[in-house]
Amino acid sequence: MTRESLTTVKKILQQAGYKLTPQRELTLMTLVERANEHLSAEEIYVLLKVKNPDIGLATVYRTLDILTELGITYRSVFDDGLARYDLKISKNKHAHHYLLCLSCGKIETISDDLLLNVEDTIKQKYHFEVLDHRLTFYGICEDCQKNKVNHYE
Amino acid sequence: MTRESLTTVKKILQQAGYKLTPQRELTLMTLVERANEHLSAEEIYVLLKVKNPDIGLATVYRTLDILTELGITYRSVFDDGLARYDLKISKNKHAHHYLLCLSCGKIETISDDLLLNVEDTIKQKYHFEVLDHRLTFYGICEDCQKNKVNHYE
DNA sequence: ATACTTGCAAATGATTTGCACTTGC
DNA sequence: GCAAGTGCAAATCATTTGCAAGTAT
Repeated sequence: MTRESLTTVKKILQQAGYKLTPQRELTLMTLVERANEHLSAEEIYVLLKVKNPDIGLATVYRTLDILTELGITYRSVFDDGLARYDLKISKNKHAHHYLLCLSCGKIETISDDLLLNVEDTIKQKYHFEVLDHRLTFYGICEDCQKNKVNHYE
Repeated sequence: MTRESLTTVKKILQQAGYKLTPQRELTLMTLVERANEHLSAEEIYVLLKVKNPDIGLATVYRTLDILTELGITYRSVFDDGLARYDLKISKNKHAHHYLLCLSCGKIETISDDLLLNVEDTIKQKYHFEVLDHRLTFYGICEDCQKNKVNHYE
């Protein structure tokens, strides 16, 4: 998702019958600025609050619901039970691979599509039609290995 | 996890300094009976309630926390935000692969370890030390494909 | 003009916690 | 006997919803 495609996304919203309110524009802009940061609704709310103190948390939830429904964002629930939202990157439909560091908590996205062979196996062996996937690796990131500041063990 | 290993698990509990209460025994037995059903705390609570009406939901949560801390169960949060618990299958440490049907909601576990090559790639390319992983495929299961009862589309 | 949106506050649902009572070791 | 464990009710935290007032088209 590039800055240029913001206009496209706005059109998608309007064509689906949604109004283009300042709150929705601001949310989209913030998501573009903070791409790949896996922000929670609360975190997005705080960022929006800085730019427009009158925004409400419920509106943020409602906007993120719409964006997810329209396929503009992805919603992922990690093991802390919090939903996190990311812009869908149109060029790379299956980029839902995460490296979650058990020491510092950082969540990194990797864009390689590593599972094409695996999806074929699933289809053949289980006759399951794969539409999407989510893959998370739990471990220790490079920084924490170097720093030996491992809060996990 | 087999029925025989129940005794082993009880020993692990006790060696960790936890008392072997009827509530904890009953929870373990139920988890063995219902292996691979991805039960939520609430669902487990209902099952236990049948056998012992005096059990409390908070105790179920506390027991599941302990079991997860000791590595006896796994805790997975799917996109509905509910935590679900499964016995760890010692013979197959990396069996966290799920097929989640978007039509009927069924969650199937597959035991193949499909990601050994992928984990090697992660280590080499990102210098990330992989300790565990979770992989979920979203799609349409065989039954729903046959029945054409697809509530998703 | 009016149907869609908003912010707020109250409701919900899963999970956690405080506490007085009970029990395994 | 006593620290650890329990059930219950109240508290918490993320998310949702009802509603009167506001706004994009």
